[in-house]
Amino acid sequence: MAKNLVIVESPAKAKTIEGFLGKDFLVKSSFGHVRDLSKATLSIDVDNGFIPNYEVPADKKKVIDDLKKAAKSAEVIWLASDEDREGEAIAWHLAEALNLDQAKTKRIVFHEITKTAILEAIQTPRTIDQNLVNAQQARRVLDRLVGYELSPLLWKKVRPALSAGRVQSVAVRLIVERENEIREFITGSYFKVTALFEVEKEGKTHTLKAEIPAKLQQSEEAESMLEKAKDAVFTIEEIKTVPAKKSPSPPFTTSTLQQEASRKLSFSVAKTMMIAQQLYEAGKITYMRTDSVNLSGMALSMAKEEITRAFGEKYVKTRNYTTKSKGAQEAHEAIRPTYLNSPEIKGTADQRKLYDLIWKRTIASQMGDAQLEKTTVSISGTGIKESFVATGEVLIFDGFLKVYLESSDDEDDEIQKGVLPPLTKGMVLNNREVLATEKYTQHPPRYTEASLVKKLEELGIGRPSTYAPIISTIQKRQYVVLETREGVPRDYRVMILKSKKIHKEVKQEITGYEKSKLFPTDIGSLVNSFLVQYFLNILDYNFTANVEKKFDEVAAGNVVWNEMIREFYTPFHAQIADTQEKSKKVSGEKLLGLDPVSGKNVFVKIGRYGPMVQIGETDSEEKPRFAGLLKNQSIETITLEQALELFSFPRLVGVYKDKEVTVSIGRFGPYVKYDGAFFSLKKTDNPLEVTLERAIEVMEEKILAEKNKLIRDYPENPEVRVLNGRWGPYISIAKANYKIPKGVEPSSLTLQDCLKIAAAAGEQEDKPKKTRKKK
DNA sequence: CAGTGAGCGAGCTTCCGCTTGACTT
Repeated sequence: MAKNLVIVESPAKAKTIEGFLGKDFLVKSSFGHVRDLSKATLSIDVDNGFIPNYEVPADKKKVIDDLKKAAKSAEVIWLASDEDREGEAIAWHLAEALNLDQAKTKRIVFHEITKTAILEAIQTPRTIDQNLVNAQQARRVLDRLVGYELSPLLWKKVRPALSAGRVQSVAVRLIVERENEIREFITGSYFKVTALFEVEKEGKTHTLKAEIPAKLQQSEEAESMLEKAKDAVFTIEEIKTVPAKKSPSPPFTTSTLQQEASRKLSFSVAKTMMIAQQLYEAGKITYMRTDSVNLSGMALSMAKEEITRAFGEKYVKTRNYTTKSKGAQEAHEAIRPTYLNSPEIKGTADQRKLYDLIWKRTIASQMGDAQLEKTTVSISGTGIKESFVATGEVLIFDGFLKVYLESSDDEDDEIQKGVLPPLTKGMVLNNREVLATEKYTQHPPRYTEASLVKKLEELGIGRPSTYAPIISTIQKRQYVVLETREGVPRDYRVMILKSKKIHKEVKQEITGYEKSKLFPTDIGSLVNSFLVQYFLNILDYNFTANVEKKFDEVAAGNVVWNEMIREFYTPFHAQIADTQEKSKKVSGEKLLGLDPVSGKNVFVKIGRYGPMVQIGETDSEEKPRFAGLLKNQSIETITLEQALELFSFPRLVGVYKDKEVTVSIGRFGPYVKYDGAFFSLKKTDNPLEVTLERAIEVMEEKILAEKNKLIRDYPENPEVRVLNGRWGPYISIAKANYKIPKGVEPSSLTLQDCLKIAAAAGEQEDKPKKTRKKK
């Protein structure tokens, strides 16, 4: 048995390190945290110093048993979890849960996974930093108190099974408030004037595009400018050339990787993390959950070597970046390729794409600035007050641009950038045409997954390991939805001056197209307004940043953790109790108007089953009528007319083969009913407008799918069938379903094969699965 | 590429951060 046991957080890291340390060292992994507050109850003794009640979760019991065994036979146990608040706490929980002998236990940290760094760490062990551990306990306890006292309040005052927390509630608030801004935004229009000139030089004709920088508010202004341009003589008034430079972006952190993979590769945040994890486990990249932009000395020298080899020495410029994000803990390096001399790797297409991005970003970060020359040309026209401006850019030295350029979120329409034709001051230009185009002001953009992560990071909310889960949590709770919405056509006016004639046109563009954006739901808006009304202090965008400062004080040993928590909890708990007592149950009820048929009030509100319309009063003698809102409707935007339409279900759409075809709304959304059978409508179908033709199409589609569903059946045992399902082929026996092993052709399965697979799966059933704990 | 097509009830639900599998009907 090895004399030394090293415990790290990640198994992939353990594997690498074991290679460095030799036979005397056994390296194992804790798989993250090993203890936590019990989930079933608050698990904090609020009356006695907020003592936490920790337990080893069911899925960690095996890890602990395993580590205990290894620790028993080791002479020294090295706790090598990350050097941040959570890592320190993991080391402490390990010492506690494993019952480690203090004399045999050493705490070490390292920032890069290299042999030298690790051997150095072994030479300089320390003890567990209890202040840092206490800062983590304060963080953990505060989050539990906030989450487990706010959520039950929502169950009472809004709807069961909702949730609130320090992080998720702020994420939802950002999305709700952005949507409110968009709803209140008033679109304006203005005119932009551009001109095309011709430049004759050495027998060749070049085109020069220039614009008036100002926005013209009225179409009359634009038209009069075009009138004046009819007979104007255009001359180059001034040419200004200034040098400029562009610098590369720092290497990737989790958040910037998620943003760039979203912009350049259209990956979701979750997909990026999944593929990065695969690359990490294959040893291709360093750790993917990090907030640091720092590269190790070894990485820097590898980068230098690779840049020299690939592009030449003059492209090298090694740099040290410092993090700007709030609350960064920098326990790891930036995300970079393990071997910078491998620009390409083997793997799936997605793995190669993400790796390529990481390689380029890392290499570019150590390359020289791009040197540019920016030229601005002013062109005056006789009789026209404003000057036209043309800009051009010449690349003197490409530097890092040879490899990589960061994308930007806002796709501003750029005017001509590039090489300008040869021009001289005083030159008279031939005007080919002048164009006045109507443009519209734009509302602030909705968040994408990645831009939300960026915003949260700016606010210091959430950690690299939680950005992806936050996005999935707020969707799972149905506070927000990720949606792509089609745009609608919009007219815009254009005036063209050509050959001394002004020609007017109305053209169309598509506006409002939203690709994979986050929209708040009605319940999301309602919960947010409740929380903002009663708990603005928690929903404050600076709440996290402020408590982080206090955690830092705890870590520095200046503040006692449970006193800090008491100071927070006493007023917070009073606030909970007060709201419990004083606030009414909220439903977001809104009066839309009167029903012209019955003369009764029409309300929209959130009911037990979601947003709905109600005709008549709740406490009236005659029961009110109810109807659920459709998927794309919201109580914020629905009109009285749309609300009343919802009462037209079930709607007869026609008669098919002597039987009625109706459309209705059920528990699981809109459906077609025909001859006692049900057929779900697609998301894109509007149940109010579905025609008989479309209904028949939907029915036929389903019948066809049913037909394709059966891969094989067995006359000797009709209970056994091989079927096509949502996740691919499977075996169905009586009511139970079974997975088909990999590499087996479903249509080749015999009855015996199926029964064997079922029997084998049955045995597995007895294995200890998720044991549901009581208490 | 599934399949389900209401409506009392009693009892359940929930946080954030660390880390990977297990296991999919």
